[in-house]
Amino acid sequence: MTSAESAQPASRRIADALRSAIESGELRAGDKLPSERTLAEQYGAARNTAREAVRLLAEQGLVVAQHGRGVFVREPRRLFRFGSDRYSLANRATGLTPFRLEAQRQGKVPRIDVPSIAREVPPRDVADRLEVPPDEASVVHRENHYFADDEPVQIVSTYVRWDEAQGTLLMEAKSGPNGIYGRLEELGHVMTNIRDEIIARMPTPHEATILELQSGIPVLEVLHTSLDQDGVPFEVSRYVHRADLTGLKYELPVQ
Amino acid sequence: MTSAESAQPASRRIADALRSAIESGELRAGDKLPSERTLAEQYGAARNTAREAVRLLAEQGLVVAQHGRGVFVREPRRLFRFGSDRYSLANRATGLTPFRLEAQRQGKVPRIDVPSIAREVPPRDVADRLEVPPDEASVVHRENHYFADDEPVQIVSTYVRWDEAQGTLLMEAKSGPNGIYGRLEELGHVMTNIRDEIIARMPTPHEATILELQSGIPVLEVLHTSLDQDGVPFEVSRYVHRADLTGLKYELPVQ
DNA sequence: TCAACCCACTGGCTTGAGCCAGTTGTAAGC
DNA sequence: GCTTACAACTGGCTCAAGCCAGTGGGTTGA
Repeated sequence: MTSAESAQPASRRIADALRSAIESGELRAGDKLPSERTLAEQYGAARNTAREAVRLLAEQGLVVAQHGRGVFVREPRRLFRFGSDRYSLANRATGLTPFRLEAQRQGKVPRIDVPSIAREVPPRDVADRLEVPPDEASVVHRENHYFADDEPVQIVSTYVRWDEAQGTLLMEAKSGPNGIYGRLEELGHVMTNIRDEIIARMPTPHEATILELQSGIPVLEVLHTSLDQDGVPFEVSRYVHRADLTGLKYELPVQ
Repeated sequence: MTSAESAQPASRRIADALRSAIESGELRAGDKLPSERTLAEQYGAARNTAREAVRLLAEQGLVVAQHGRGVFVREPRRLFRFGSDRYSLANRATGLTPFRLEAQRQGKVPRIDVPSIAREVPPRDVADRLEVPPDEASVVHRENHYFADDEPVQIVSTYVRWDEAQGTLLMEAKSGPNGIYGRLEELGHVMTNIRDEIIARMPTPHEATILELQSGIPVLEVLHTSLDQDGVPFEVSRYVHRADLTGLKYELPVQ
């Protein structure tokens, strides 16, 4: 044992061995790893140490543990891509919302839950972008959960101005033809420019529950602002995507 | 103890208690958590159980452990924003590369390491986008590490065609005025459109080392393609960003 | 034939113990 | 006043043991 190798903790050495087995193709997607007890024996370590090694790999998103069954190399998942053309007027002609359109393209069955629609005090970042007061119930918050083939894909919180939404279909789960953008257009807001601000982070426990996220999978958070023909922001949405199922794509001219 | 509460493992209960202490402001950014041994005593659990609770929070990116010092609530970091205007010709006039420009805007000192420039066989995804053969050494790969105030921010792998780069400054660390885009323009490629494909994932151990990433911080991976006036892809770059320091912003018209 | 049951396997969680390795303040010695 | 040394903290890592809870194959019995 060289000093460089022994400098590493045993759990790390076991994890590295498994990682290279996966990367070399010795263990393939869907394959079952040796059980914790077997690994412990193989490497002359305690079960907790082998367990720690597996946890490291799970944290890196390489493997998934299934209670009672075993630990499996994660299958690379087909990505649900969201292109910057998802808001384009051409797509609007289909009468489908961006999510339904993308689901259809990929041959998946979309489902949209609307757990709540309520007048609320906006979060700070939303208030800033929608240009409404941050300290009063100035917005309507529509929370949607999106599923593809009954698998949760994203959580979307949409915010529009309360004074505009009041008494319209924007307060209803079924918002009418072309969804909320149809209603907002009737209110005089033609979507002309969009601004998407993107970060990645680990999910909150609440998000992990809704999105059925296993350990080692981050979320992509997109804070979207729609601007109308006068440059007025009229809708802000926060998209929280499962990062293992979702990718974003932006195509744009260089001015 | 209600059945709902007792259904949760002890480590989870401790973690939840700490999480709500943080969210309620009882524990603020930079504050030190009770030590593992103290937590164990407070909650009547073994040290390993308290330790597991802290690990859960670290995995969620809420806290950072420092050997010998304690566990601290993570400070929200100022984001290094990369806007979609980073490639714009207006910025080109400054003679600075996008990274140097963004660093300057935020009053940080940029540093760029160029650990390697070499002719290589391209990765599959790069070959597809650059429209070069995936099975021969058809590209030049420039690997750069970017630092702001000596803190690593991103790893960038840039790929250009070998037959174009051969014998030019594209093979050198110092690629001349306006960086590689200046040279590529001399080769007849005016950047006209860009395509950015974005995913989030956990870092590989190698990336975690270079980017000095602690547990619970994902990376943002951007696969960027530059298209010239004829729609020909002439450069592909893979950006691997620290997600705790980096955000992306895209502003575009809806066509 | 089929359902019910059981048992051996899997990971999930906790305990309590011990040693190591950074960090930091304090006391001792120069 | 300064440096050195120590001691008391911190987290890092491992061990051995035990019990629980899902899973799935095989056996048993109707």
